[in-house]
Amino acid sequence: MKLKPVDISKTASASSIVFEALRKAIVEGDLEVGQPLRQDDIARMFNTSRIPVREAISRLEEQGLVKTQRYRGAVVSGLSAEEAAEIFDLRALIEPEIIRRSVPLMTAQGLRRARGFCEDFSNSNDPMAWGDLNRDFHSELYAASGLKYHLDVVDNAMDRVDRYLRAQLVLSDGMERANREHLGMLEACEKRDADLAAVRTAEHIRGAKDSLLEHLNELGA
Amino acid sequence: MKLKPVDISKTASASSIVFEALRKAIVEGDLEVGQPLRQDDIARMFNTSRIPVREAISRLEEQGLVKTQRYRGAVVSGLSAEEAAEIFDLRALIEPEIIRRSVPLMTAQGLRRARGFCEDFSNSNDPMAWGDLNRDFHSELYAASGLKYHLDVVDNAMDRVDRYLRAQLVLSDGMERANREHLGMLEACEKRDADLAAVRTAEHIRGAKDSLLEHLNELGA
DNA sequence: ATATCGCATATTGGATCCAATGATGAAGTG
DNA sequence: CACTTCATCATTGGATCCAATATGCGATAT
Repeated sequence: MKLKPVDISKTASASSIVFEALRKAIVEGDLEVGQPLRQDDIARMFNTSRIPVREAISRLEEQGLVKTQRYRGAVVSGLSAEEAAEIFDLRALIEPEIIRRSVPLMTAQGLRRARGFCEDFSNSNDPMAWGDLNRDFHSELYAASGLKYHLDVVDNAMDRVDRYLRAQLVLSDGMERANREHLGMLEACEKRDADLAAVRTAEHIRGAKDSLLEHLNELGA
Repeated sequence: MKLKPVDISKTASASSIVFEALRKAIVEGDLEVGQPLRQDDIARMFNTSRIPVREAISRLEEQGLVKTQRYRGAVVSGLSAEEAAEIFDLRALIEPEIIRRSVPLMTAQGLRRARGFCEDFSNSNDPMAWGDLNRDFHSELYAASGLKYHLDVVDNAMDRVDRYLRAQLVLSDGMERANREHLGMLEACEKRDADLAAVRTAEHIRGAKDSLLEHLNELGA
């Protein structure tokens, strides 16, 4: 008898499913900033009651993705230019350090996967996929560090600016430059030059920040 | 007619009250690591139903303060030595940058308040108060930066290691050295030397980390 | 004696119901 | 016509109830 072992205790609860779905929708910009989240509507969409929905919303609020006012409900929270800039600053502080500590631990497989994401990224013509591949690439490079807490913090930071990042990739030469900078980061990692990888990561993030801030007015945030 | 304006929309809901109470109890170590959180018991303690309790627990999990398993409930989560070390590393990365950007914006009042916390800290003989005053001092120095997102991240990091920090302050010369280093940080701020303040903050945090790790075995984590 | 099965109990996840509050709009008043 | 008032409705927060799962103990078979 051969059965693939599945940890049933980790099967998702209704509230987790709702949480993940809402998180994804907010992060990717499918839900507009300021849009109210009606518990009843969401509950109907997922064929469940409002209880799991409320739990999901309270978790989203804890992550800063929505803002709720008592008896008035939750709305998708956006970012001012200053707040977005601050989050990029934090990323520019943390991510270089993560990659510095990651480089010595990277495996050949990991580097291959990263290169794969990088190539997919540059070959893809689907703007919707860019955001995902961009994150996959970054995550792959950081994963070897084993710095779980750092990665959590970065994940939340990425979540908050993700929708703006996507918009920025589409604008002007965002995509082209991101790809060039990714190759630079990857090259440094392959050369096992941790400091260079860190420097290039910092430049990459600061570049994205500057480019985003230039366009944030046009994006109307 | 003079009435102090109170924003009623911000009055706490039951779930917020439970959340804050549990958070405080966990952070300060009143609830032991691994201890299960029974929804019924907590609901009775707060004279409420399990609904707000469940919301509070799900928020605590989102903050990483508890771990839940489906149908098995939540337990207070602890840290391995490696995890604690990682969190201190992150603090040592972020907090110096915060204080560097805070120093030019600090007001005389802010510096006075910081000095007040520092003095209270050194004068207090109550180990239970040390943890609070330590945090008050750090928060005061960071507040002027206006870096809300950075402060959120640091707050969560502090929450996670708070109980270990408190234990470490009590041990050996932890308290004495913390006080000496606080004075050094404060002095740098008063001299408006942002770089020096940053360096001293980094040293302070790394020192706390090293001291903590030395004793973590004795603390049995 | 030990291991396994099965039932009773404890506990959590979710559904439904009720209460409290905010929004909306129509009617009345100056 | 603008402004207030008040009733109605929509929506959220919380309580109670039910279902699903885990845990613990005792009976039973080997």
